[in-house]
Amino acid sequence: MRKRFRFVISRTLKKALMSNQVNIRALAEELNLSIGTISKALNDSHEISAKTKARVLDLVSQRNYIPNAYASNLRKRKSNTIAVVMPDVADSFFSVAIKGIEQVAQTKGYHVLIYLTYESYEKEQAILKEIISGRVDGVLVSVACETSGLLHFQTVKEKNIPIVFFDRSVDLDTTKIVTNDYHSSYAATEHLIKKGCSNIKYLSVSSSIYFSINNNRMEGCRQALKDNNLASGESAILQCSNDATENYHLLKDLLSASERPDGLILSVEKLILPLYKVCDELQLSIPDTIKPVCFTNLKTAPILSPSLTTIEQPAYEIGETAANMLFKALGKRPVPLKDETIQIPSKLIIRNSTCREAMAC
Amino acid sequence: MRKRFRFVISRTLKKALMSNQVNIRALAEELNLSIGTISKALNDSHEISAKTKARVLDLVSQRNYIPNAYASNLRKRKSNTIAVVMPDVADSFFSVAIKGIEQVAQTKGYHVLIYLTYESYEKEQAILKEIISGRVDGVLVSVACETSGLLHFQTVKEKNIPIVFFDRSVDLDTTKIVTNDYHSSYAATEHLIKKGCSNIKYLSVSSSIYFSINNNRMEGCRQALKDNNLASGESAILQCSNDATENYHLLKDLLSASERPDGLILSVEKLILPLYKVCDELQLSIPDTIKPVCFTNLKTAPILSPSLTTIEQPAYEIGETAANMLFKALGKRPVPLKDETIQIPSKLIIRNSTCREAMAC
DNA sequence: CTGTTAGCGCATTCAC
DNA sequence: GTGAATGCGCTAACAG
Repeated sequence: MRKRFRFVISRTLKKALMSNQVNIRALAEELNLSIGTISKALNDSHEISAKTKARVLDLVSQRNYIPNAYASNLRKRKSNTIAVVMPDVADSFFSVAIKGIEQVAQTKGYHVLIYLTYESYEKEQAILKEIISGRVDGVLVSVACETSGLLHFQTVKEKNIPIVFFDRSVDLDTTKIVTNDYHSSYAATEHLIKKGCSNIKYLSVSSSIYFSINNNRMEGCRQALKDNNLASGESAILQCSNDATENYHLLKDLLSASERPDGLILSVEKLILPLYKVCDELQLSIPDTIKPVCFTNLKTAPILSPSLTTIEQPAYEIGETAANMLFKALGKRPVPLKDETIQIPSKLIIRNSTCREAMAC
Repeated sequence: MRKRFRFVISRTLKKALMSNQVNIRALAEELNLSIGTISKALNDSHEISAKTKARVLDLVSQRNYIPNAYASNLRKRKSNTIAVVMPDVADSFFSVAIKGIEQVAQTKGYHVLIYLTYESYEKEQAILKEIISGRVDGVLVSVACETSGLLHFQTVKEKNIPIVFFDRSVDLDTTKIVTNDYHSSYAATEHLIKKGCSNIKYLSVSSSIYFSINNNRMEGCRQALKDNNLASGESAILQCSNDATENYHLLKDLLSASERPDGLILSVEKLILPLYKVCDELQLSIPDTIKPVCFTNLKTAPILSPSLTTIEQPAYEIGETAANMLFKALGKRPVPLKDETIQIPSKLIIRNSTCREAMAC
């Protein structure tokens, strides 16, 4: 007769059984096989006979058995989980980006933990600290506005947890996925020039993390102006703030002036609302009198104005690419993350129609 | 001299050390304390002296040590993680809802796994199967459109994993968090009547999961019409489709007819675009000729039209409440989830301004 | 107050 | 082809 002393029911096991938790041990007992055999059968090891595998899989589906992820992760030193750390999600860009990430993760059999920093440096630090608990195999980060250091990222790297930045990054030696802000801004400016604009203004915003992004966009605009022999100095830049009301006044002054611009590059989408308000009040027609181009991902932009030209960031592709790069670094032949910046092109969407286009909302 | 045989360095440990992983054992060795003592110190047990705790915490912060989450989860049979299963996230409602969820989870010290079903029944089943791997302590679900069964949810319940539905639910004995569609639709209809509308139409959509939601909205509208002695039969309903172009034609017919409606209840936000297109083409003024009220969470709705009255679902509150209910069921004194449906009121936002309101975008 | 012991559920190495 | 033994890193019950 078979030895059965291993199967003396302990208190904890009893508790487990009561809470309906099937474990590998219960299966082994029921099939009169050893735990090791079940494990191998489940992992489709070649050293288990087809017959035994079938028996095991049968019971597994009968009992709705799923191996305990934590036990397995602990043993294998791999969690099949990644973390996504981002400032927010109630925002078109990030919600689409996470969709791209989730999609890739799903096909690769990975789980996605989501953490929001709400633009706070402290929260970001706290989150990254949690991350080195072995909970995840890798991290995707879009840096918070308030972040002013990179030690917390460094620590993660030192623990050998691959980290990839998307959209907003810091100066860490790893892979970053961004948009080609310079080029799209250049293209947008040229588009305005071709449309006949001769007095183009770039509406800038300032914020530490947006520094390089805004800078690239600004430089693209400037270079295009320069290449076309238009004023490209400080006069071509209007520094906006983070406050909508303040921006409203800035724009009102700008558009009430005698030398009113005829073309605008809006560096962020929050400038749309004040602009439209001012244009309404001053009875300025868009796009007849003022032609704006806006960096935005608002799905409703075309409704807003059937002629608002936009530069749409490839949010989905950025998420997708970031995830793919990370998974390369997590493969069974891990490819170390190079210190490179991958640019995904934005789309300049020119809208001239005078009637609203029918499109899924 | 202290016994040290327990600290013979094994191959795996060596590997661990090489990959920069500090574990509780290394700390114990370094401080000449037992593993148990370290563990207790870390968990701030009252049976450890302040001095020892300080020594431990010192070394911990020096080494950047974070306890391995999986080992801890395995032992404690608790993961401090919840899963959120939803159809999509690149959508205003769900992205705001997840924000509410994440916010609550963060304050309670929980981690959030996110899974998207893309409205697919199979994906939803596969995801819920993964969920019973012990990976999470509880689940929040918003059901996919294509879902036509509830066995996969039942299985989760049977494994004693609490499950709370938000927004879209199925007939399972558990807590559901929804909006008061009936009442807000009733209120919206009454609003239109007060504004002088006498020919109100409800623009309906059909889809299995939306059945009850759409039904509630429709009934609310009908009852309001009835209570005000207006036609509330089939003639008050226009059945729309999922196709934007088709809806465009339906609306064009509707608004070209001699008995043109003067008030509309749009049951979903994707009807806005065709409506605006048709109104543009037919030169019908909103809100002078046609007064629409739309169920939507588009942040850009007020830009779209400064006079579009909307019914905004309390996405954040729904997420927040769902998470709170779940965490109650996960507390140390678990409160079993009652079979109840909690309604969070929508907001009817009436916009009459003729100029665009300045607001943060 | 601190140490020892015994697992959590699973995967893997080595016997047989 | 299968089984026994060991341990992943940590917690908890008990002993001293």
